[in-house]
Amino acid sequence: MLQTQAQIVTRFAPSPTGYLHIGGARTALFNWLFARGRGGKFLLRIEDTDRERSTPEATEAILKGLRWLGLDWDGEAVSQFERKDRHAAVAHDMLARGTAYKCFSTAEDIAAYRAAQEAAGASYAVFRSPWRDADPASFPEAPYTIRMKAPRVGQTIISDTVQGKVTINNDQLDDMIVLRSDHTPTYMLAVVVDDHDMGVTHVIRGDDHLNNAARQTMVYQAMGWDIPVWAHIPLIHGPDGKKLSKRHGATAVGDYQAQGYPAAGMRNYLARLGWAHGDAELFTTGQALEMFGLAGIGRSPARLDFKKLESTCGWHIAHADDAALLQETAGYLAAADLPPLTEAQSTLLARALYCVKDRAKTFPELLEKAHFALTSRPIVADPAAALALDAVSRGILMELTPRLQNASWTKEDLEPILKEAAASHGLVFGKLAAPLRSALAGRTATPSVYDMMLVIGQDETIARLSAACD
RNA sequence: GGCCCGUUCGUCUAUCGGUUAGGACACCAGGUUUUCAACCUGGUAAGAGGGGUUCGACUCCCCUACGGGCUGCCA
Repeated sequence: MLQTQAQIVTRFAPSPTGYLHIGGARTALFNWLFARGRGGKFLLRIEDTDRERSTPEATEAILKGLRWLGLDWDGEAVSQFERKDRHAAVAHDMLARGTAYKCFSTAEDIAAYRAAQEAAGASYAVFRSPWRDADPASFPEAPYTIRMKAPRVGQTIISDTVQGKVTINNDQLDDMIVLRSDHTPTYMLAVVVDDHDMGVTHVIRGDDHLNNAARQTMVYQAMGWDIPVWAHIPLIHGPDGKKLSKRHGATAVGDYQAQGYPAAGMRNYLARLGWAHGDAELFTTGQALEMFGLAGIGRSPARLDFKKLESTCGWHIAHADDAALLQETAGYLAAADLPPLTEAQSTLLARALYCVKDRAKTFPELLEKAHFALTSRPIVADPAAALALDAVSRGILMELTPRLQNASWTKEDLEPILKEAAASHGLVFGKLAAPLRSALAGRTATPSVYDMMLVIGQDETIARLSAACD
């Protein structure tokens, strides 16, 4: 096997300030697909340098979301905060190289600077630190930040796989702070150092970072490090085209699990949001791994469409392996904080799957369709179903019941018995099916009566029919 | 305000200068059917607007409009 190409390394780097939202999940999926599909590594880094907003609960929620989606990462999740000494060392290295400088300006100084600029007519001004070229002899005994000594003329060009060549004029960029006055690193520094140290070759992330890529490029250059391949993907918007927020309802991946969407369906749907491979719409994760590539990523933001998500999920439930479906149903119930199925119910559900799995788009729907199998006597008919159980129907059911005693309980055997029962009363089969449905399930919408009888079995069928005739 | 990015059916998208602009979801109609689904067949529906370049633009360039992002000692 020829291995001339260096191994691909991608990463997902969420900040633990909340749950894993759907946009982050897609970013993680793209990184995962790209790395896993090419024998590369997919790493996870928690960007927890903001101590005020980062919480262990959020980290746990993110890991949980990724696990549910089946996006496994290589090695341990890296805590960015724990690497702060390394980041600080790099900041000082930059100082030594002359690509960074100590800045003694305070937050008040900066605010005053901006106010003065605005008063002078500028609508907005990037801060120009007076300490950039100051004589070290003039340095006060005071806290300082370390700022990047960014070039003020010329341009920085980002070669982005998705966005193409993006040129930013350097006068747009300020001397960003890389080390805060409390000696903790900022994101701009930490992200570059970590990506470099972790050997990340491809940075696939939201295009809200596109401008940041220019500033980060300067850090790479200042340190003489190789710049990774950039791939800035468009954000996901809500159904109304606005930036995704809580206002749009479910934005946390945990919500989707609790609502009963299968993980495979989520992966499929999310993969198609902003990425396409010809007309491929429905595919397994294995197929996605083979097809996925950066070239298929689009440049415009996508909106969430729950109908399509449902449709996609329906296909995945219908095509899922029964054992996996059973297991994921249990996972759904736990996530939704619902009581688990009893062992008997699980067995019945397993037997019912063949006639309900291609009718359900979500797990609650699957359970609803399998209600006839999961419920137990007494069967209480809902109002609409009760109408079908009139005196005449009950009479027919009563005649029918003894004949079922000797049936061999296959569809082939049952069919003539039911057909004949209907015919002997001059009824089309449909007229008999309605009361049967009512007696067996208590509902008007169910799987076929034959399927229900086969699933619940001979004894239970006869018991339900008898009960309905009392 | 400045800078950056984007704009094909309602939605997700295909198209990499020459197509009756294709597919999927949704929707509508029909079929199948013991109900509900599922399924099958068909249909409605799109290049934001304006200028160029070109024999020929959805595709390349410019302007406008609209949407989004960045502009923090947040990430």
